[in-house]
Amino acid sequence: MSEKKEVPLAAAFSPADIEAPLYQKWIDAGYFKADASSTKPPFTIVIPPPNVTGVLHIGHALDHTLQDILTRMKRMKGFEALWLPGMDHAGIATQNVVEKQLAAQGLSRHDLGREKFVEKVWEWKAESGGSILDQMKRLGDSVDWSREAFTMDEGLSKAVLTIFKRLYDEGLIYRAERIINWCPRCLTALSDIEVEHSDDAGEFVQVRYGDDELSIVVATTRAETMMGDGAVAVHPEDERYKHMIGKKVLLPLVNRMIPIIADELVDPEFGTGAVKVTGAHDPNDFEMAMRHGIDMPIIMNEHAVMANSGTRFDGMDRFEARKEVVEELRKLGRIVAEKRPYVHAVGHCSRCDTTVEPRLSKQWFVKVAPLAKAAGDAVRDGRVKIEPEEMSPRYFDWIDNMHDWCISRQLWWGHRIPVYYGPNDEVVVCGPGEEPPAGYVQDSDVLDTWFSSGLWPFSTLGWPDDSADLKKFYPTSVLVTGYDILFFWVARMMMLGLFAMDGIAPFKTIALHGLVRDRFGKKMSKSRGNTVDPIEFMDKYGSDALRFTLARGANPGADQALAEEWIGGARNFATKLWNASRFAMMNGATTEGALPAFDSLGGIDKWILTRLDQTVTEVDSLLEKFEFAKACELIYHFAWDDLCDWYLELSKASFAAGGESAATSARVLGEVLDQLMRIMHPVMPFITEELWCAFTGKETLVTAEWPKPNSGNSDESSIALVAQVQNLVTEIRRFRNDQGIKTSAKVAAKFIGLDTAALATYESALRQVCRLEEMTGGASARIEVGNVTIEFDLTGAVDVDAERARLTKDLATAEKDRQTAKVKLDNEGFMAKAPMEVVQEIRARLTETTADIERITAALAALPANK
RNA sequence: GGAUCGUUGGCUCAGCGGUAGAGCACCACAUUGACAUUGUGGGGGUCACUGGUUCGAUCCCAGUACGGUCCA
Repeated sequence: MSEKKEVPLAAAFSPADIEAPLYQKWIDAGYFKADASSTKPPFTIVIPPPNVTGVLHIGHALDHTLQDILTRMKRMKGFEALWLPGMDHAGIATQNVVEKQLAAQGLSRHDLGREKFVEKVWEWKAESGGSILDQMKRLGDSVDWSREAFTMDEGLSKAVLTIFKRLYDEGLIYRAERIINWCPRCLTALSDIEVEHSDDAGEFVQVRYGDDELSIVVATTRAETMMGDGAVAVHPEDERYKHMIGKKVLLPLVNRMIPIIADELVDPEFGTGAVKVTGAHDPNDFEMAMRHGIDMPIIMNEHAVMANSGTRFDGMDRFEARKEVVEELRKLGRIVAEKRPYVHAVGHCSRCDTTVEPRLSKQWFVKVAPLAKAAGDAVRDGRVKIEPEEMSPRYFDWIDNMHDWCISRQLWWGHRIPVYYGPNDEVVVCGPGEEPPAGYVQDSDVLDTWFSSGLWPFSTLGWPDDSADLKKFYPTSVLVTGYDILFFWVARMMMLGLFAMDGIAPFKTIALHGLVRDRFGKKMSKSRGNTVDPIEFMDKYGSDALRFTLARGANPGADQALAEEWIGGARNFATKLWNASRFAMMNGATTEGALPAFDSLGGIDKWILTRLDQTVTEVDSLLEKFEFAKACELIYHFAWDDLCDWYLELSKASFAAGGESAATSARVLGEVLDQLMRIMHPVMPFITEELWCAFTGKETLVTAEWPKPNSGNSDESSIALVAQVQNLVTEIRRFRNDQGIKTSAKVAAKFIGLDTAALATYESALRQVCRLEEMTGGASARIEVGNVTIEFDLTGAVDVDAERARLTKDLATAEKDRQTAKVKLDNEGFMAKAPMEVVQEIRARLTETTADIERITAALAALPANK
């Protein structure tokens, strides 16, 4: 018997005890710091910057886990790996938070004034911003903290000024009076994507415009805006209205005469086929009004309160005014029809959910056409790949039809627009370090947050300076993010990156993942009450368990469901690894010394090394393809099934025997464990580091070498051999189970035919695993598995009924299988057209099942006919 | 309304032209010195429907139904 060794691992795995110290160790050692002067090839990921106001939610946990897997793998593969962390200043969100605090003291930002308010926001950031950064440490993110960036940092602000000026100088930024999305609560313009559409219950009324002379019925969901009408529009080919085109009609309530115009935009099928044209308060109407030179009176103020309409409705909120206007029209007998509720899509502010008000105002825009064209082409001609590819139509669909981008925001927190106005409306744009002429006044607006985050992949690397980081790490290797911000962020980085970096796209690959949903696949939301807290999960099950669960669910571009028990399952997996490692170490598993020559090894050792090589090879290739779920699945089954359930069990006899065979097993087991820990490390960094260091005595797995695929230690025949052993074991266990023999009970048994099956060497392993001892007496039962017969001496009576049931079931299976094979072979078409290999396979199946049936039938007949 | 994805065991998802897989859940048995956060054995699916292509379809094609997502 070999000696059991002392093991420096706690008897039970406790993630909480190891994780924080390990992260500290990694930071202290500087493993995550990237070196721009290194000669290694670069691998770069920039983190999608979380909002400075944010806390780590489950979506971040997924996003970060995937990025960390790639970064850690590449680091082990010998790349100069840089994962760059940072945060976004999140204009509206952050301003809202601070304004709320002020409101609690009865103050508004105007009480403080711009400068003081911005100071206050910085204070808030210093005190309570960025709590997500500490949470990232819990998760194990191997980011380079020395390069942490913030979109409002000096360097990044310089990038913003630089790009603004360049775009302006090339005519790609302009100022214009347009209809924009306006949030009456945030009091700022919003870009298209900051507006979320949802089906709301509104109303749909048909109103008779005109007098006795000429009248027309218009349909609208927004009666309150009628005081701002400049015309009524109909389709030019609409026979009902053709004769009215060009005439004027009376606008009720304000008693103004407005023209009836013809425009293709009007859908004759919709409503009455006649619509009111309110240029200042509707984007479609704005287009028509522009085309026809129609007046666009503005009849609401920035709070969406009626103003300057010259009616009694002035001073009313828009929704109140809607009711009042309709009521008034009803009194006047002008309501022809009404539908209530009328469900239609209404835009809401993505920040505060207030109903967005289209508003005519002067704003700054980016002319996107040339930028979007370049961004589309980069993907079209393959310079940038979108993974999974199925997602690219969405990208094209959007970027090829993009509207000009409204970038001015009426906020105080953000990059102030670097435009200065002279006394006679002269316009000067100042780049970094430039001063406007005396007396010029800066535009009071700030830039859309996405304007600065669009520069993220290069502004964080030092652009516009020609920095060492920029040279080494740009373009970034892969962008990992949820498909939900493909438009918000990814498209903007593509546009600005290609523009700023002379046509070099900011990343080579865009790897998209999905959203985390609840256990039933439903979207998580506060209102549904089905949100989860990743921190709580890490507390309960450990970070590795959370990471493994998320990675295991991550199929490219697809959403994933998540339930707490599944994280528990991943924790169990970690525990399994812990215990397996303890067992291995007790038995002297080692990485010391050369691995014995592969050809000199026994079948089981060859088998586990072959399986290891297959697993390493496939996991490597899957991770390179962003197939995280599949890679994790392979790791899980190799570790649990192949290694723990079979190799360790089959090796116990060898360890027990001691001597040379134990030494060989110990070395092979050491090799398998070593390599397994390496391929698992990117997914479960904490436990693998803890186990591997304890086991090898080395310093760290973080920078250890990634296993080589296709090691050459591979023998296909060992797979078939162990499959035979497994089949034998399973059948014996099944027999024992059916006979009601306790797992722990030793049974006397004799193998017949192991020689011919070339399994004689494994008899002791088989006996160990199946708990069989030498049989001295006569046999009372027997089973046949392939060419091998096992005889048992059951001390008690054999349960003949159970045995008959088992055989009957086997017979039924064999007969069914034989039948399907026979049907195929009797089919002339099949015989004539199916490929040779397939026909042979089916023939073999027929032969096999026929033999099985004979054998089982004989066994059944041999059973004593009791009762 | 347009686009797009999906519909596989109780739940969540893989598979995608040659006898249906996983995790969890379920049933039975078991505390054998790595592990009850466990082990062993087991049950459970006409792969939404209807047509078509094929020797053969869960897989390819067309249509239908239902569901999701994005855009309007």
